[in-house]
Amino acid sequence: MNRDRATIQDIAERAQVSKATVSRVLNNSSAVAKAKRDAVTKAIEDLGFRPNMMARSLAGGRSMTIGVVTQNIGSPFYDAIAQGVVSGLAGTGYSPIFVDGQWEQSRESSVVKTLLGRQVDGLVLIGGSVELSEMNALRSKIPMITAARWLAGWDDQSIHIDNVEAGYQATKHLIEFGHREIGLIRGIEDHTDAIQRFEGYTKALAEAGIEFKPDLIFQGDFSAQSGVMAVNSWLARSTYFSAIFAANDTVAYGARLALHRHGIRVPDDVSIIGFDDQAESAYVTPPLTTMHQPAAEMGASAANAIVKLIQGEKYTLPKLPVELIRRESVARHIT
Amino acid sequence: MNRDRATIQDIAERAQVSKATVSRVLNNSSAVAKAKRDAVTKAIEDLGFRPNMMARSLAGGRSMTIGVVTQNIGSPFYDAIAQGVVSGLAGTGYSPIFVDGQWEQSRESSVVKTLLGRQVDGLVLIGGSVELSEMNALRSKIPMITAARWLAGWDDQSIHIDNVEAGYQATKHLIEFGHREIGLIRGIEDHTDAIQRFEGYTKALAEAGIEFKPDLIFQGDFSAQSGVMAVNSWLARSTYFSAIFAANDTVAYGARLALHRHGIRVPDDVSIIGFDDQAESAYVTPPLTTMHQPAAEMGASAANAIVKLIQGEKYTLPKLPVELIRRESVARHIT
DNA sequence: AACTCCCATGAAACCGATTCCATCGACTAT
DNA sequence: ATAGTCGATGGAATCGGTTTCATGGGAGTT
Repeated sequence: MNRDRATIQDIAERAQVSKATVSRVLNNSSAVAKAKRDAVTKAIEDLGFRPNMMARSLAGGRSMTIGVVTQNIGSPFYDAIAQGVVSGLAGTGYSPIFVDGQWEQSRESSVVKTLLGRQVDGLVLIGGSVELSEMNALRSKIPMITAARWLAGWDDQSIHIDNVEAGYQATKHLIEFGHREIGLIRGIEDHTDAIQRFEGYTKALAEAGIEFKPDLIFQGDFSAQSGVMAVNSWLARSTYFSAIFAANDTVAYGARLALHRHGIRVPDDVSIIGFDDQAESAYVTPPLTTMHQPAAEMGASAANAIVKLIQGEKYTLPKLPVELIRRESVARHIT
Repeated sequence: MNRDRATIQDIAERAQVSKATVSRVLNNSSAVAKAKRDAVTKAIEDLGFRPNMMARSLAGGRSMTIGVVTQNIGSPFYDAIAQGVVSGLAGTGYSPIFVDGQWEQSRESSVVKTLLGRQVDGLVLIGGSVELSEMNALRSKIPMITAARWLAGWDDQSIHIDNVEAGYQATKHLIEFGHREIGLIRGIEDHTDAIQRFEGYTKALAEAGIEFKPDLIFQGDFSAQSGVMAVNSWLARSTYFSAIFAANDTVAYGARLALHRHGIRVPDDVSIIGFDDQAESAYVTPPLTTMHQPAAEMGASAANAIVKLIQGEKYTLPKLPVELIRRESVARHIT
């Protein structure tokens, strides 16, 4: 079907040089006389030659691919990071190959193995739940960078925001607007991000001298549905709250809808703050106040870092800021 | 760094057989005596051997990868299809490698070339704007399937919904609810989907004996912002409308927000119907009535088809239905 | 003019698999 | 008993590149 492609041998013959020389001009790996170089270039042009990546990888020991493990293609936040990786890799010669961990740890380990079999030169893990010990074992075998996940001892190979600080800021914003009964809808139970944001929440409360009330904590799972369940649960138990800090924007949408169902207005009666600043948040009603995560930048930085890491060059992982985006879902609490 | 992996040679030695035999048990390509087969299996187990994909591809002429070209990782509808492809490919032995066309035709052609250099065994194009002539040329070189794009003469390699019918149904739904002045926010100007949905719109209008008013057509670009611009534009020119048919859900969000800004209620004053049924649509306020596209199924079918196509087997592309999802953004028009 | 030294170049080995082909032994048919 | 088959097996070629190594010639030095 596609058995018509020119090989390096064809180029060599046409340009009257050896395969070795063709390889040299291809990789610019050693000096080649201008006349020959031009001849080779022309032959490549004429025959529309493009090197076979497989052969190249096999011989060179490099595959020029980066394995990118994401949790779920279609998850807004992780997608944004993935897109950052794509654009960060553009022009580097490396191509990403994406695999989907489907939020399952076992699946994630297995796709990583697949990737290794494909001889990827490096790995970028977005989020993920592979255990630290496994990660550490992996680290010695292949260059890797994790994004949006905090791991002990991985400071120079992990790019992430300060979730404690972000949780603190979000909560503080609500407090500054006069709220004292702030419902928190948590993310997946043992998810580091969720734990750290919760920590920021309690810290802000403590700092403001507000009593921590366990009733105001709802254990969710990052889904919109968990947002509606949270609100319904509080309402059913008559737990009073004037504001909600949602695990992410999707959860906030769910909460907002549940409030709407009960005739509770946002932000007049209850304020909501989300997390992630996903694209839709600027267009929902009311536009959602949220903590913006620089997802695309994270992805791009991860891409940049993995390439440098592979090439053994120095790199620095930028300290990425999370920013409070004030829109219209948070209002001053009327006492 | 990872120069410790076992090769087929190591297995052969350990199992006291030849490389050829190892390859045979690996691929189950020809009978091998049970004793030897067991010895090989054990050796593979012991050494944790996993075949080098690159070498395999080079020798076998197959790379076991499918190139997937998407328009933009992070676009809800295309992502859903991509995810369908991922799950459809799971367990087939083929892995997807995604590239991003960034909505640019030139970029798209170039990434396809990259993919070809990587010896992908097949191509799945999601959406896209590569010209028909180029597509036809490509078709003879490599197995390919397109998803969510209609192309003349591609009936057996293209999986898509009937956009004319979908546009017709959406409009008809509005008409049945008593609406006669229906604003249409179009997608990208020369996008086939947009053109066909528009055709469905005019068809429904004609059938109901409603006059077509050019003023009610707004040329958008599938973005939320184009939704707000449409509404603002109609309002500024005092164009009367009681319902809106948005190019997709994202556009609908924008339109809904713009209406909100003007104090116009949805669906009490104006009804809105979207397209795609993206995940958030069930949770916005009010939940959005929309045309559901079976995106994941499209992706899975495309995956299934490309594998069969590569293996030269028969396959059928299912006729996928688009379904009206009645939620709460459409109400009866009060005259 | 003689002698290094270096640089451009091609031949050949190699990367890790698959696969063609020849061989060998056992089994069946005559 | 002998020729003919057939299944299991190993040797070697092959896929399309990269890289090592040896070599020949030209420039530079004295």
